[in-house]
Amino acid sequence: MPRRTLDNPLVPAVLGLLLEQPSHPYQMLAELRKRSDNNAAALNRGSLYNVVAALAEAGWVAAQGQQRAGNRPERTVYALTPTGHGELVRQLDSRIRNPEREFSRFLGAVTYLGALGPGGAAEALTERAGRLRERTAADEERLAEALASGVPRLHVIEAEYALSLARAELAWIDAIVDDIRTGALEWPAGPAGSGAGSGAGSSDSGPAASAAPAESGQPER
Amino acid sequence: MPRRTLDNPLVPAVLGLLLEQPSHPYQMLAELRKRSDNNAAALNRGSLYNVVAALAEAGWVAAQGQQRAGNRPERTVYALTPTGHGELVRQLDSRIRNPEREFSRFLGAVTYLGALGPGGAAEALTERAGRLRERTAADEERLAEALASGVPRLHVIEAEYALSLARAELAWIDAIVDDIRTGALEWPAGPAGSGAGSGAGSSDSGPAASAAPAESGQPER
DNA sequence: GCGCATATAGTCTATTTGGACTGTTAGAGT
DNA sequence: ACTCTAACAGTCCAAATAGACTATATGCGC
Repeated sequence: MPRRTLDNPLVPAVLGLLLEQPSHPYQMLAELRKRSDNNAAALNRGSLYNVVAALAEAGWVAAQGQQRAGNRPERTVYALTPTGHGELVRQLDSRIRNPEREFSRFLGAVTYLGALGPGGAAEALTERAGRLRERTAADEERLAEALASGVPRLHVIEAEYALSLARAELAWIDAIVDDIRTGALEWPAGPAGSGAGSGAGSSDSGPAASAAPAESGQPER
Repeated sequence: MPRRTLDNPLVPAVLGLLLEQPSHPYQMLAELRKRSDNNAAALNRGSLYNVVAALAEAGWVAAQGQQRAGNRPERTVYALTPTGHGELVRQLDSRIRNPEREFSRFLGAVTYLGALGPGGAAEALTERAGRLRERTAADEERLAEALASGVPRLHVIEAEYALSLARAELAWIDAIVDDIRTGALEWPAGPAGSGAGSGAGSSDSGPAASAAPAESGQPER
């Protein structure tokens, strides 16, 4: 029994999909998964059903009744209500108007970049740049293909946006790596800003500091 | 009784703080709040205590015993263990190396920009740009002041990074607004890519479509 | 024609989160 | 000296999430 999850990254995505055509949750999931890769929000079954239920409770979407095809488990098909359409517009508008501070794992990590030491930091950043460059190139290609095949540009602007940011990140990383290598970015030793080297971690050392920096392949999870 | 929240935006932040000096949760909270404004992660009491407990259970941090100053409620002071230091390095390294797709509310909204109609979209984007520009200018100033007052650049790179991205976003928004105004960005009518105007929302209309786009001041929450 | 892998659809529950609630104490105002 | 407020420090619980689990139905290989 959900209550009101009406502020949630999935909400605009669900409403947006229903704007195109009525659908049942499982189908939305599949559709969103397919479009994903930069699209919105981490996707999860439980969450989706939850959100849809909340949306239905709030009257933003309405069940159009059960269907059963072939004879799979019953699927409840939902459609956008006028209220829902209004709310979608309201939410989109609001989310666009107010820039919110967004936090990324990368931003969180960069904050403590110092702990890696100049060598370790440069190395890790360089690897990120490499991977990012590959991914970005692939995304660019996909975008170009989509446009070439007649998809209207409006329907892929989110990809354009993501690409812009990715390029900016790349440029930034390259610049920082350069500054580390040339010494333009100084590396104050030890923990805080205080010069006193109170503890752990020999003042800097070459590449990786103490503990081996993981298998550096997969994410840590 | 927490289990293992060891992958969590707060984790690097907490470990990073303890790298500077031992501290108790409430203090970390205050410190993180102060540094916030672009720093890492949404901050919340419950979550923080939870994370610290998990960290302690895992042996990444260790309680240094109770203290009571003046005579406030007891505060348990935690310090980073060698294991914790190693894990911090490992996590930072991993988060930097692997670029992950990050989802922002803005990205999610832009995906369905079409629903606002060209007028509504241009207007909303313009307002965002304005606010973003203000905020960015303020951030730039703060950054400059910090550097001028002797804070080592390494300790404010996350601000540099955030600024780079903000500037890129601004440039993108400006370009898109332009393309909308000049008509370079075409606006296919109706729901999906299908030309058929099946339903709600008169094909475009001026500024805001149906329902009034909120009090457009505060976030919707 | 029979079993097995996979796709379909959904439910259920253990972690996590956010934020309300509790209680203390130092300091400001009167 | 006495009350009142704001800062301090934490606990606790309802709401939300992620993802494991259930169950049927195709369709493929053998």
